[in-house]
Amino acid sequence: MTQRNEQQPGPEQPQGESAGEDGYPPEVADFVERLAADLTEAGFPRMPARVFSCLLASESGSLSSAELGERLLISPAAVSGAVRYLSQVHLIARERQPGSRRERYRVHAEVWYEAMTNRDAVLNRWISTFSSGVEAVGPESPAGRRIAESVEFLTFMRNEMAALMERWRTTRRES
Amino acid sequence: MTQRNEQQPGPEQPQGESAGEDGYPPEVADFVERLAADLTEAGFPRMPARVFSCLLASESGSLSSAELGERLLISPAAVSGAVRYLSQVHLIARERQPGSRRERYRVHAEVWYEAMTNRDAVLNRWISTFSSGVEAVGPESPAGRRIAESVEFLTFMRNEMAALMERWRTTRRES
DNA sequence: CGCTTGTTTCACAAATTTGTGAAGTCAACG
DNA sequence: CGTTGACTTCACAAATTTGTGAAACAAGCG
Repeated sequence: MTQRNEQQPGPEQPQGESAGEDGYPPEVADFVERLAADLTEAGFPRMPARVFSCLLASESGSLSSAELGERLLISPAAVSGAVRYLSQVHLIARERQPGSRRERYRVHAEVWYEAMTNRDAVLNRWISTFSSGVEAVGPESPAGRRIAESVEFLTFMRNEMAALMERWRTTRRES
Repeated sequence: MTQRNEQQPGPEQPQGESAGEDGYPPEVADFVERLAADLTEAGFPRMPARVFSCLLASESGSLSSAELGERLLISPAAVSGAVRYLSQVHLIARERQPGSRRERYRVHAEVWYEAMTNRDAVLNRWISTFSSGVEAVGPESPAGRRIAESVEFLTFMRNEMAALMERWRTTRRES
């Protein structure tokens, strides 16, 4: 049987999306699923990964809940859960068009910058945990020195990453 | 200062093994669990996270399967699964002492360097996936440009991280 | 050689996670 | 104001993951 994706032939045309977007060709779907698989393997929850990938591969970078459900063949509830997760970790923004009930979800223009900023919060938490560990085992013990080195490494990383992201940003801007 | 190592002390049999095993005070157990929780939250499987944390907090940086089970109150099977995972991702090394059946699991001396090297492999995979995505959506489309930028970012990161790790290593060595 | 002990494997039970249908909520439109 | 349609929440079913006991396996030791 033909594996064409179900295009809901509703009376309302999905507007807001550029004209070429109406299709969702299999190659794109393949890419979306492959990327989602990579992300999932890295510890990302499945549905958020799929939704994120789908948004990234969309023309305008933003889709409505209905469009997402249509492309990914998932229920509105699944979309809802996924977008809630994604906006909590600041990977997407929700935007409401004034005269419409349709909410649109958009990948942040500087996704990577955002993602890295999130990591920064995690890093700080780890630094705190490791620091408490140094005290717990005693700073003068071998374990204490080992854990203290971890604190140093993480601090190093946090600082360098901040610098790195700044560098990326300016490089981007001038291109 | 007879801070006894995790070394098997002799023919004595550990009876009534509990969390309060000497050489493993509650503060340390707390740290281990807290760190494991942080790692788990970051997508790390639970048992590997606990085992890794426990090794990191141990005096010698290496423990036997029995010792791990004792400290973490888990079955040999759970230890086995966790250490297999950890050695697959190159976070620990297994070492066999010549005259003993006891295998010891050791956190790599340069854990962080190792961890980052792993990330490098993941990065490459992502770069490959994103690259295929550019073709899938068409390089000239907005989506194509968005995904191409991701490829650039990931490549940037891969290169910079390599440089960064080298810098960390030399900084370490000279201290 | 076989016993003894530490480790791995296997099958299964428990717990957690995932995704769905259906009811509920809210706001734009007639 | 009531209707309508888009999104959310809730309770539950399915699927996956986790960890265990028990049996199998291997290697030192008597």
